[in-house]
Amino acid sequence: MAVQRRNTHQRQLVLNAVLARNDHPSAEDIYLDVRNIEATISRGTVYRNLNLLEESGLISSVHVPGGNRFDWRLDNHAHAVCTSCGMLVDAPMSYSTQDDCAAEASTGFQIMSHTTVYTGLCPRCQTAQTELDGDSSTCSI
Amino acid sequence: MAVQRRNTHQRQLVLNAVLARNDHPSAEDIYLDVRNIEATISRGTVYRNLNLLEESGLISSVHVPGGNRFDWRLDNHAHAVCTSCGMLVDAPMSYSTQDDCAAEASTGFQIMSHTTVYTGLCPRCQTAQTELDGDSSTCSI
DNA sequence: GTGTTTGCAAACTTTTTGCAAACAC
DNA sequence: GTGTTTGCAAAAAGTTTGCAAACAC
Repeated sequence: MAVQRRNTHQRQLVLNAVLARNDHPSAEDIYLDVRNIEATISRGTVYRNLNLLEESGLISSVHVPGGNRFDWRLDNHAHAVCTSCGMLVDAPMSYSTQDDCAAEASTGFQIMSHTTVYTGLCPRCQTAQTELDGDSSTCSI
Repeated sequence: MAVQRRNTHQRQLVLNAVLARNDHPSAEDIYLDVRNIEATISRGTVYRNLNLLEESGLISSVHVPGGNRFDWRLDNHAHAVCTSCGMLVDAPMSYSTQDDCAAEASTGFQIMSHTTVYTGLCPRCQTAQTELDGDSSTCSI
């Protein structure tokens, strides 16, 4: 039997904070946001609620270097992360559940889903980098 | 100018330890392996060398929940990770650099590569799980 | 009233770093 | 000899957890 979940003020604030952001915030980001509304909330509560909300399927998360990042989107979609500043954006690439089945067949794992993370430089860090190194794009247009 | 790299005994041992394993070891795994040969090596040295070897393009790594895992394979390939025990295996799925260019076009990032991680239960944990819950595969055959 | 949740603090895991001594070149 | 690398220890970053008080139902 599933554990009974209660609607606490803090839980609602954490959920609202995730829903209010489009930039894939970290747990710390959410903690800081919620603390502006409820000054006495603790990091522990934020972490616990982020995990519970994800288990409940109300939010999702992406694991990238630097920590877990949260997302109000529930559909499977890819992300791009900047190696320089950590900026994380949605990458509108197609998601195929057939890939999951193919991976299931080839690995013997029972695959639930997959996540694709594109790694590179965000526009701002590209500019900063280009001024030092020159352009090094790998994709011709 | 690039930094001059020296061939130290410890660096060679760390590289050899990665090359010797097929199970995508963690930094701690490598530390323990190398310590069997060079008892006085420190974790700091292992971490530093794993990072340097990756920068040098001699090894690669996969970032998964639980930490960084290392791989002697240098070609881009997908992985499957077990949510229960953390087992990490290669997933022989096709890798398309065209996806990188598509993501570059849609995000504005300068994409270097992408990593795909399939998430699910490894065969062993499936068996353990099925005994409790019954089969819950999502892929029909 | 019962059982979940909170805030706090401590602990934990993984990784990085400052420093003086040791080493590679 | 010069500059990199090492071992050590401390610290950092991110996250989890034990506990008693507070709260939701």
